[in-house]
Amino acid sequence: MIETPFERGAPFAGTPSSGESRARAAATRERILDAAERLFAEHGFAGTSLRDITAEAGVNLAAVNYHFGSKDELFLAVVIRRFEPVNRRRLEMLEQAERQADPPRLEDVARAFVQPVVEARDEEGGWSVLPKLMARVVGEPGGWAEKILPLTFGAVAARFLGSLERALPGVPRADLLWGLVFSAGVLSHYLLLGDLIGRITGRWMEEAQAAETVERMTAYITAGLRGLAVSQAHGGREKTGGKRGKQKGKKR
Amino acid sequence: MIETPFERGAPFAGTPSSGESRARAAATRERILDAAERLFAEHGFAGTSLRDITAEAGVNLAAVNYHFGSKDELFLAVVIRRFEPVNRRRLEMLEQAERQADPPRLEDVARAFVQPVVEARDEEGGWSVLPKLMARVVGEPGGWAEKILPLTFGAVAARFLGSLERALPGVPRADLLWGLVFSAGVLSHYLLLGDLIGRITGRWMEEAQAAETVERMTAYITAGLRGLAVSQAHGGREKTGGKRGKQKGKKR
DNA sequence: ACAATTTTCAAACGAACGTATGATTGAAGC
DNA sequence: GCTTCAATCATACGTTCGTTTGAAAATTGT
Repeated sequence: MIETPFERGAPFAGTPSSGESRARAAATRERILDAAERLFAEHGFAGTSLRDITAEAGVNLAAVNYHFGSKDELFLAVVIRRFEPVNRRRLEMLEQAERQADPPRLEDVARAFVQPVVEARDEEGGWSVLPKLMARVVGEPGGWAEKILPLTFGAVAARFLGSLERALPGVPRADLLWGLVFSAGVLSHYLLLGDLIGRITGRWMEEAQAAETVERMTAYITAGLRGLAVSQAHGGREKTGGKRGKQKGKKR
Repeated sequence: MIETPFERGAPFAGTPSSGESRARAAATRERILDAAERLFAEHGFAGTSLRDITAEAGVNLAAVNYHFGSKDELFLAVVIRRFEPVNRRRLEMLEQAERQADPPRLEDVARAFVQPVVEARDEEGGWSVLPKLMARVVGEPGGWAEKILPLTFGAVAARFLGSLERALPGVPRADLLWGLVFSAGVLSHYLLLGDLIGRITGRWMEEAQAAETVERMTAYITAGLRGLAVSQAHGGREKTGGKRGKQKGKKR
């Protein structure tokens, strides 16, 4: 049996069919993953302890090591479990945008990027903590972004870049990459600060407002990408192969 | 003598003039603040221990409690010490933009927002970790954003909103606030991911590229704000006073 | 020179951490 | 029914954490 890098106890094709024991194990794993997702979204990786997670999941502390191997592998499992469907939905919307127009309309590309995250739901249909978790991953210290983003976003980024190239012909790919990073920044900041800003402005996240928010971000991102494209057409070309500046501080 | 909330040992007006002892204490505080800034920027609040900081500063572990009171107060001191001059520079550039045109040009407002952060330097004139620290603060779990942003950014935000109102007349203030949040997101993501993306695209941060980056972000933000303004002029008005959706997970 | 104060130091405390382990319980296989 | 295996449990380990404390050193004030 081949073990995935993060679900050690999980049975696979070729093992005996599931019985009560395996159903129980699967239920334990789900509870751990659900609790970990909520707590990692709220408190980050270092701010969440395994005791917090297992207390909220109602399972034994050692269950994390039994099923996932380590805290690191649990975190990775949480992220991959939940990012994958959102990114799949992103690609579906992108493909729909590409079928509807050639090249695709920039606002449709932007909406494909934004909407599946803003409208992510948990399994009961309620608001998910997933957007906050996704937003937080980028800021996690300790090299998590470098490990997770290529894994969970690399292929998606490549597809979006392809669409942007067709929607904004002549713009260098590096600029489009920056445009995608800026767009991700718009989304992330909204997800991290949406609650705080919502309380300040007296507006709360509701389903109706989710749609408005998607449109608001889509408008900003679409115009921003066009503005970037125009400015790069008028401005000087970028230099290549520069040396990196010195960085201080040690890696943990 | 009135103690500030974070520098307990610091002498103030009315105390005896500085002597060697106080110069030594001031040097100790600076070393702690410098080391803490680098480590908090790289590893975040929870991922940085006091032992890390005091080892890098070359001081005794207890010095943190003696001079700052606690780890929380040290973090707050680091943030306020370094954000304030950057925000002051932002306001200077904003005032210059307002003097040059009435209403101010949107790209000048955007540049005033972005440039002081991107071009922040440490005291030796080298690249600062300050941008990364500023970017990271928003993502810090544990209520840091709610505590820090009003303190370090509230007045600055109000001034920028005022300029945006004049540069984009007729746009509701709440939309301008979202626009500012999106703009901050563009900046933050660049600061957090700039190294990673730079390595991917083969371009590194150099001074020449800092200026290009400022222009690139300025172009994106300027166009994005206009796009947002236009879309709100065409789209439906926002509802007010909606109920907040349910949120899961407990506060730590 | 001495007392008082400030600053720094080494060490310790209680709490919490992630990981590991042997024991126990429950389920599967014969 | 018994053996084997999987899953869960209580407990413990070594390490690390932030904070505190009494002692020592340095500085200031008289």
